[in-house]
Amino acid sequence: MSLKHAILGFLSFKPLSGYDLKKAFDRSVRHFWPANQSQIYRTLAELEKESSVEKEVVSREERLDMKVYSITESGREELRRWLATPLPPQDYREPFLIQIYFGGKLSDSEMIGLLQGEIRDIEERLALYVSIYRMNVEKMKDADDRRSLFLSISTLEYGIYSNQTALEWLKSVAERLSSGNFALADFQPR
Amino acid sequence: MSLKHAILGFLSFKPLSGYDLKKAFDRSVRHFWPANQSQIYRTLAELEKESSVEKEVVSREERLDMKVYSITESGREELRRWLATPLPPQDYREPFLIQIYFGGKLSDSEMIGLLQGEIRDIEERLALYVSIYRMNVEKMKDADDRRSLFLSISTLEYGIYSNQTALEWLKSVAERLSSGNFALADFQPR
DNA sequence: CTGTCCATGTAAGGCGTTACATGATTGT
DNA sequence: ACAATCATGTAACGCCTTACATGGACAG
Repeated sequence: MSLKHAILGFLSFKPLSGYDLKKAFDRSVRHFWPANQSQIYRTLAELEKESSVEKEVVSREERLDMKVYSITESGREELRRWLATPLPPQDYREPFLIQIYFGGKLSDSEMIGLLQGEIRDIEERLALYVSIYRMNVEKMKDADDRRSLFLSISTLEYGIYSNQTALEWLKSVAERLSSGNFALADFQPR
Repeated sequence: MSLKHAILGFLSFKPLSGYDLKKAFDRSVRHFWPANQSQIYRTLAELEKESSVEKEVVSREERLDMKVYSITESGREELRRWLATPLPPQDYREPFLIQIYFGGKLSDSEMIGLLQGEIRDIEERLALYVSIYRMNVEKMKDADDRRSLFLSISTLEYGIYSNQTALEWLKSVAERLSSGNFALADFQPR
């Protein structure tokens, strides 16, 4: 369960409340691991039961209590263990590819509309990733732990490359559909 | 719910049993929409309740009954409607990127081991995709509905491109880690 | 005679989403 | 006055996975 370990990852830097964690996710890993609020609170409760985290209730005069979670020593061990353990091959679900797979049922204009919608979405996402990426690369210039930062930022690099690839492919499918030239790329086996 | 529509997609070609459908998934779309057996049977029951499919019980002397499902006219309409409807942007979860994001906690050799494991997995998958792809491209040569086939096969083309991209990126991260040169790509905003 | 294929299902559990509920503080 | 932010949670539902259950036919 990666959410558990992502939470431990954030707590390994410093203690945080559930609310803080939600912000941390939204600011960093939401592109490859979105987490919603209620899930974070439930998972924190589980982590506490497993003694991977400890809760400290902070009473603030007049304001609601805040619960700050810290990672325990056994939580750190569990995090390290998980980080170093290869994951089994994952299943992916891409509903858009289902639409294309059965796209023969649609007219050219319907299909091209679908493709263009997806192209727009990806272009937007790409612009967003590039801007976040550039900000992060700036931050890295005067940082002490450049290696850790490099690894974190490289996940964005991946997001950019993979979306660029998807974009090019979508455009080429749209072009081939419009032109009626159903040529397929020629991949060589190795 | 894409599983529903993928099932309708297959049934739009010809009537199939639950068992046949499982095989159809495994032979074609499992790379972007794996479906397991119990889920298919449950979803068929739902589709029947919604009158998108009809069941015919085929009694075969001596052997167990077989239930063959056909798509109804309203099922066809529902399929067409769904196929032509743009999907909302999807959430993706890639646990491997979580491992890299928090990779600062690991040593170089641990991290490189992780990367190499992933590289091997992707190389395998790529070889598999390329071989399936080439078989499909052959089949397309003497087919009548080349447009439909082009769209179906293009999803494999996407699988190959995206895995090639992932592979190159993984290799370059591994190289930069080994060399200690934490340079990041220079993407230009547009 | 063991395993694989054909063929259908049920049950329980896990992870994630959506909606609901509460309430103070700060900014426009 | 109204919205946004801070802050915590519960309840219900949806989709998917894993394991279990059954049983005939056929191949090595």
